[in-house]
This record gives sequence, C-alpha cells and structure tokens, in this order.
Amino acid sequence: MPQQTAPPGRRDRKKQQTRQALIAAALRLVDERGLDHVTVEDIAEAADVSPRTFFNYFATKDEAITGDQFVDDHETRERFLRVPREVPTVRALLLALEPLLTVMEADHELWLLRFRVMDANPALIAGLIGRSAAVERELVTAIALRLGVSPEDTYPQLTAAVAGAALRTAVMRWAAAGGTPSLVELAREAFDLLAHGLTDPTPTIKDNR
Amino acid sequence: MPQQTAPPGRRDRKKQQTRQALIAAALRLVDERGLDHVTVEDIAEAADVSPRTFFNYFATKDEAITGDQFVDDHETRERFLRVPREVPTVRALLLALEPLLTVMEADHELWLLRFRVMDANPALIAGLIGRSAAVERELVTAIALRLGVSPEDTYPQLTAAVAGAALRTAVMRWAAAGGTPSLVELAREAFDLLAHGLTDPTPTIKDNR
DNA sequence: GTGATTTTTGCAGGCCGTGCAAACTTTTAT
DNA sequence: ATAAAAGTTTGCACGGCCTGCAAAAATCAC
Repeated sequence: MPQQTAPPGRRDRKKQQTRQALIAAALRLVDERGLDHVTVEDIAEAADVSPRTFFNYFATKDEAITGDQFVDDHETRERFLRVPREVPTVRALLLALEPLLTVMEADHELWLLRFRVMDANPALIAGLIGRSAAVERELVTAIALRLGVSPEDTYPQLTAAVAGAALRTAVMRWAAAGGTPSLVELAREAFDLLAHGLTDPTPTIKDNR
Repeated sequence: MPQQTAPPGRRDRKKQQTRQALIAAALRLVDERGLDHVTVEDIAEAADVSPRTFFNYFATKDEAITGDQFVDDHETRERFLRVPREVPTVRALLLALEPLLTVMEADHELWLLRFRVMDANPALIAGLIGRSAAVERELVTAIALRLGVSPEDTYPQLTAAVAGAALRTAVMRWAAAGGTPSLVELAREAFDLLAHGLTDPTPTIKDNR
C-alpha cells in the first residue's frame, strides 16, 4: 500500500462539490428567507441540480442545514474510553469532546452560520437534538462500561443527557456571541460548572477559583 | 359569579370526547404498528371523525401522540420564582417541577403508554424536546431574574438546559421501569446527582449519604 | 322556532420524501 | 480506442402531511 488514502478521482471530487453547493445554497436561502419560505426545489435550483438529486445527498431538507452529525459517535466513544480511569467521568467527557470542538472552530465560518440559522428557526433545533440522541445512547453504554455499572442505572443515563445539554449550550452560546470566546473555553466553563454541582453564582462579586 | 368554572355545555363535552378519542386512537395504533405504519387518516377513522378534523385538534400527527406540552411553562415559572431565595437554584427547580410530576403520576396510565411509544419511535422524542425548548427559554429568564444575573450568562442557560435533560431522563426511566420507582423519587435522585456535581458512583459499595 | 355561533367536513393544493427505471458520466479492462 | 461495468443524475408517479377556504351541520341563546 503506497498511501492510506488513495487520491480521490474526478467522480468523488464532483460529489463533494455538489454536496458543498447544496449546503451553501440551503444555508444562504434559509438565512435570507426563513425555513418556511425555502423549498427543496429552491435549494436544488440554486445548486444547479435536480430536486431529486437533493435527496440523493440528504435524507431531509433539514439535514442539509443542520448537518447530519454534529458529533461523530464512534470516534468520541473511543476517545472517551481511552481516557485513564482515574479521571472523573465529567472531565473525561470533556476531554473526549474537545478534538471535535477544535475541528468545528477550524470551520467556524460554516458552523457559525449553521447555528445562527438554527437559532432563528427553532424547528431545526429539534431535529438536531433528535439526531444527537443516537450519540447519547452510545455515550450511555460507554459511561456504564467505563464505570462498571449497568447502562440501566441513573448515573450513565443522566450524565450522558446532561453532557449533551451542556455541549449544546456551549455551542449555541458560541454561535450567539459570534465566536469570540473560543468554543473550547465555553465548553470547559460549562463542564466545570457541572462538576461543581451548578452552585449558584454570586451576582456582583466574581470569585476567581 | 356563582362559580369560577361554568359547567361545560354539550359542545365542550363533545370536544373533549373527540380529543380523547383521537389521542387514544393515535396511541393505540402507533403502539401496535409503529409510527410509520399509521397515517392521520387511520387515526381519524379510528376516532370516527374526518381526517380534516384531526388537524383542528392537533397541529401535527406527532402532537396527538406526544402531547402538546408536557410541562406548563407559565405555572412552572411562577412556582419557581416563588421559591425562597435561600434555596439553591437546582433545588428550587426541582421544587417547582414536582407538582407537575405528581399530576403526571395521577394519569400514569396515559403517560406510561405515551413514553413507551416515544421510546419505540425515536423520531417522536425530537419533537418532544423541540417543544420543550420553549419552556427552556422561559426558564432561562426566570433563573437569571431570580439570581440577578444576565440571561446571556452561562449559568442560566446551562442550568435550564441541564435541568431539562435531567427531567427528561427521569421521565424516560420512569416509563421504562413501568412506573415502579415513583416519578418524583427518580427526579429527586437525578437532581441530587446534579447538585453533587455528577461525582462518579462507586460500583460495588453503596454509600447511603 | 329562529338566528347566531361554533364545529365538522370536503376539496383543492403545495410541499416533503421515496421507489423505480431510463439517461448519462466516469471508471476499468481489454 | 473501445466496450463493458459501475456509479450518478434525472424525470415520473405516488403516498403522506398539513393548510386555507367555504359549505354544511351541530349547538347554543333567545
């Protein structure tokens, strides 16, 4: 084997191009007009393909906008299980997620737009969360496995759900703020708050540790 | 005013009847055949109304199954704000939610079936969560108000999202277990874990406080 | 009973998403 | 180069969800 990844031929290049065009068109149009005033036909037209082709790339209109998977279940699970056992679960989850966040920040242009559009069209958030339910289920078993408890226990299920919520919050805040505090920082802040039991903040006085 | 609630006439009684019939039909059919193998027409037929009438009662097929609102935003918000300031936020949220859970337990037959059906048809969960996003937004402002911080801060947003996740977990576990540990107990367990920072459980040895 | 109000229903229509088979393009082998 | 194989795009037909509108039917108020 000369190289692990064979150089993609013209065919795959064209596919990627079409995919990008569809995503870009979808985001632009929905950003301009709102979700309800954009049809799949509009998107296909703007990307210069037939409406039928749209569905060769995405199972749903929403998927072109939100992205099919915003965390890769398998990779994340693996990374989580590789974290040394001494590290507490919540911290281990953060560590397992961080590479992902870094990748998103590298593509911040795309993701900021995506989340801005989602924020403006709440119907999309449901779909996003729904799709992340698959990841959550993976996480439940991974957490249970790592701790040696049953996946039916409260702890794994609660922790997976809560971590998902924390991640979502961090990402939405990142997008709302336009990307100024880094996503990794925001996530760390969220997970730290979690690990401290969400103790109430003191309004006026800031306690630095 | 002789009484606060005027006795409902035949008209309102019939409406309630139709509504119940539609919900019951929807749940029964989807439970039997799965979400994809039940059409609105089927449900309407089983409830003995026209398909068009179905949409006079529910905005969506899913809504007849999941219920339009599984927590009442306004009531919960009020209750939350009435909890004395000394009570920490997480605990106050639990207190504000408990009456709701009690109501659900009173109707456990309906709710257990509902959540069983949702568990079997993940597409429904997305919708459920999506609809609870409205509640979450209410909670964010309520938490911020109570603490005297900005609704843009991390704490209110994170806490609202996390509380929602914890509530959802409790309810799903309650349904999965068939209602044996009481819903209120499960919710308390979840919120206690939250307040303790999700510290890792010890697998074999149980520590009772 | 009569008229006003509300609910139900049918109808037409737009959009989403899918299966299928024909046309087309790229790749592979000769 | 040429032909066969493999993969992609497209059109067509169809079922299902959901909406607006106006006519018909039921209920209510007098």
